Amino acid sequence: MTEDIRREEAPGETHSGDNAVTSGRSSGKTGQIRARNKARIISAAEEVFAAKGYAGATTAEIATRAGLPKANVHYYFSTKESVYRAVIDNILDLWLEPFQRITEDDDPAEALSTYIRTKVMLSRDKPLASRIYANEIIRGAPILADYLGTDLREWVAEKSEVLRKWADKGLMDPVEPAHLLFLIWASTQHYADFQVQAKAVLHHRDLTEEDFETAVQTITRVVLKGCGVKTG
Amino acid sequence: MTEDIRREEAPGETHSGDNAVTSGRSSGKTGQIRARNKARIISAAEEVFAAKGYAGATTAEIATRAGLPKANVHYYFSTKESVYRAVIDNILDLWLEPFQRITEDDDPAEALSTYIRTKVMLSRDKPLASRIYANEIIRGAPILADYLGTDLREWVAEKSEVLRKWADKGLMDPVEPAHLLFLIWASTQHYADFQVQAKAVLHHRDLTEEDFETAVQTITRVVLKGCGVKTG
DNA sequence: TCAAATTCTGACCATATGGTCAACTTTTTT
DNA sequence: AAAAAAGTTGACCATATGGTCAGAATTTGA
Repeated sequence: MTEDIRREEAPGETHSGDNAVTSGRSSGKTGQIRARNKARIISAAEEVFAAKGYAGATTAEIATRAGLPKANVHYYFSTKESVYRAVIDNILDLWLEPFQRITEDDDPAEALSTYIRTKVMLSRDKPLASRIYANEIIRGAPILADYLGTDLREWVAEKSEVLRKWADKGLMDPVEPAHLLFLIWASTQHYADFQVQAKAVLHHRDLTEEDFETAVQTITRVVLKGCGVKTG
Repeated sequence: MTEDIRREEAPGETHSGDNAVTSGRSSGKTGQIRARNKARIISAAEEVFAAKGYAGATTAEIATRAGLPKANVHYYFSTKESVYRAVIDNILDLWLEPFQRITEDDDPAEALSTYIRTKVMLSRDKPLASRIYANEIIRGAPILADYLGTDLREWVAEKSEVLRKWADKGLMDPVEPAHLLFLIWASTQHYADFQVQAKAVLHHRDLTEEDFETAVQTITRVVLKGCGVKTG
């Protein structure tokens, strides 16, 4: 947005993005009302942002889902955007953590299999997070532009180096690392983002545990065999 | 939306969804104003819906992009939703056409390679269409539920049969057909939908012809080798 | 117990938005 | 040429929405 004239922050709210659920008066006992309500608001916001997108989500609906009056939501989060940023912050931690500790000394077959499985199960367990992320990227990443150009870019550079080293050792084919990661992200997140399409095509019912397991098996076998990954 | 009390339609507008650009008075000469304006509105709407999503798109912005007053947009399309449906109708034709004429008599290596290439180049040439479709699915496919449960479901059933026959003939591994199609759709559409992420990770510049070509090569090799596709 | 701090919230506000309408202009048809 | 049809559009309307505020209620700490 244009020139951002800062307005008075909601209690516990900072511009640094540190909208952690707990802050305010020190001590374990205090701040519990705040912590509980912020958690409820964020949880409700996740549902609404995932289902309606940023523009389609209303603070009234978020409040209703949180079981609070709208003015109370604004008491904790100064703007709709600050609620959204808090939601997005929670999501990013989920995104880089898998595959984070992978090194060239790991077995590629095991590392890639585990990564794919973890990503598919994240789609199963956290479909809302995936959809919110997808919505954010599709609309041009207005909030996440910095993150993409720094944290994510560095993360991909690091993991690309690991993939290259595996190829150098003859443990897998020299496939373009970044494009391989795109393929893994896209195919695994598909089960969250395009879930309504997958269920229509498969059997008109909610995806089952077996569906997700088949997804893991299919993606894993295509990627491992497709990349000529040697099993240890 | 709830009980849909039909309102008077805009000229040339029908409930059947047939909002083709040309209609009205017969003859080549008449209706040219209508055809031109509807095309401009649809083109402008594609840009706005792709960038902002359904809820974030405004009829005022669509009108501005089309170079027309807002009331004129409503002259041709009774509601924002009818503009959206016209846009979506255009997109669906793009979606099933590739791979449409594939049969078990085709060479799987060639058929799959061509399909993947066509899909990646659709992402390159029609990213807006892909993003609008993705937005629609992610928000639960309110407009496309019927299409998913009929046309798309049947299309996948047909192509799954072809993939099974190839496997029966030993031309490829017996991979779960629908899940393989999900993998191909997800990984190829990724270059349109998550384009801002891909460019941030790759080189902070618009994706180049080489990027798309690398995408084709990577996805094709992983899929063909990963599925044990025999080349003719 | 009481003061201070925090939380709560109904009412309100300014702006945005989808859509309508009447009157005018232009185009097409008779 | 004139009537009919189509196209145009500024002004307007009703509703939706993000956000504010003052006062009350509750909680916390001294």
